[in-house]
Amino acid sequence: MDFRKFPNISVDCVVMGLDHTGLQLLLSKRTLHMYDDQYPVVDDWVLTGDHVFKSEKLDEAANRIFKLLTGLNTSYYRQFRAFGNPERIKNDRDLLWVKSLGVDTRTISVAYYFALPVEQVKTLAPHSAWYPIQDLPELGFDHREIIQSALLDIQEKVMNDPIIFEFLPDKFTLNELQHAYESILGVEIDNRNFRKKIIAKPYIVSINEKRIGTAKKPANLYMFSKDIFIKTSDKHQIINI
Amino acid sequence: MDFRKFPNISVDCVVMGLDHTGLQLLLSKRTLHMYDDQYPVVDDWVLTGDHVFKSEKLDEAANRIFKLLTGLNTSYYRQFRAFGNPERIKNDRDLLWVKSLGVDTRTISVAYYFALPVEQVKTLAPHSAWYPIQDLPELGFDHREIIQSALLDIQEKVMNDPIIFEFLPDKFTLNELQHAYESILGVEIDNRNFRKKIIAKPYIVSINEKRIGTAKKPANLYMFSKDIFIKTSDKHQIINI
DNA sequence: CCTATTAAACGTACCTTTTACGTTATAAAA
DNA sequence: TTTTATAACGTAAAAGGTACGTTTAATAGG
Repeated sequence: MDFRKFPNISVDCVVMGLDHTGLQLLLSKRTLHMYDDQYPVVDDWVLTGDHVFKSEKLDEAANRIFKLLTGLNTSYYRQFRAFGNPERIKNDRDLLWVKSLGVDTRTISVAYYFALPVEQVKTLAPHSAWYPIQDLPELGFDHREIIQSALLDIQEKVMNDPIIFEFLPDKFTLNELQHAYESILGVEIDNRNFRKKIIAKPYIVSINEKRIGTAKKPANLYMFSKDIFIKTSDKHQIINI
Repeated sequence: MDFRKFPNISVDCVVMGLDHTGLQLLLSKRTLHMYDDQYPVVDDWVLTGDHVFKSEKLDEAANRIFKLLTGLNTSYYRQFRAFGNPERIKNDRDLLWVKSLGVDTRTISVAYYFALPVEQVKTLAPHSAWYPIQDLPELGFDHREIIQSALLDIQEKVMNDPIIFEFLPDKFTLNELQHAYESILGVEIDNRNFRKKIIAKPYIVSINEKRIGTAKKPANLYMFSKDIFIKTSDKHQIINI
């Protein structure tokens, strides 16, 4: 294993988590002191990333970063874009930061996103925190653009593939599923029609349990069966324009 | 402008063309002679690609390659994946080839595809040729995997976005549109239902012209109006699972 | 000139899904 | 026991998809 890093190839991870308040992103605090300990020259937030080892795959680099950040080995993930414009790293803070790391100022970053329920992350890495996607802090590099691109990509995936379940625990209520769609797609859905549509799917399996601990009528729990989904998806009706 | 190239960052272009026989790919012949002029040590086909200039954007590199290949300045294109496994370049032919170019054996390749009608390419670059996607020649590197990945991505795009029209001339018949869908998605479509569905779209505009020079009844020509599409697409019906 | 041929174009009945709502059930809290 | 809010069920109309049969119009060949 060659642990030297490429100075010009990095991986950035957009870790997307869902909880009852909506879609959250897991960000890392970036702080750099030069002159004194009180006023850092760099003090903002970034997507968690790292340069790629000489002997690891891109996917492996992404999962290594994800594990350092969340302590988790597995989650749904997808490489969605590479960012490599020459002026990606141009403002003073970013240049100072890059020089302090000893890597190149022209770096190609391969971007991944990860999708999971926020509650699944038990041990957060130091200097990292969840932020609601509608209320992000000051971000370094072109990371706001990368986040926007990740959001568009996962929205498209959520609309056409059974990816929404990656954001939910194994057992979920119909309303939790609806709120997941509403948070991620940014739409409102009629609850009665939504239930009807979802219950009709063979791969949404009702289990004999209720969501307890709520103030009102307990809701039935359901599970998503990937096996049944694969076996029953004809994917007719393929032209949706 | 800095014309030095990154030795470890390249761009590969999957140029997809459609004609009446189906989907075609534009490939480049790769030949390397070492010992004599008769038996080349490398003699196969590859996707057209190049290493990225130090001062150009990834998109610019892709379009530079596309222009060299086809003579065209514009076409629909999309960056769909980066390929960067350490063992991407491992067999003897690929290693010989890479060494002859003086670039690194571990290279991250950012892959783009382009979509256009075959007829639009008037001047083909030397040592390049169209190949039907079902009948590709021997390919170098991991280019068969890149092509497969490009095909899956564009199929998904064709199903959910008005991308099919990129493969057709401005004016097309309904049957040409149907055959485009059938070639790219690999499905059979009922002609009568297809016509009904397409004609009902406000952005498919009937023009008062016929496709002439055919042996049978001349077909009416239609155009796709991007303006009308954008203005009329509610994109309701967003959950397609 | 007439007929055969075939792509192009039109039509219809039926089924499924979506949409826009109104209504009922149930558990906990007041 | 009543109130309250979520959960769950229901219905009619509209829209869209499916599976076919039929008609039209141009050329080619006798």
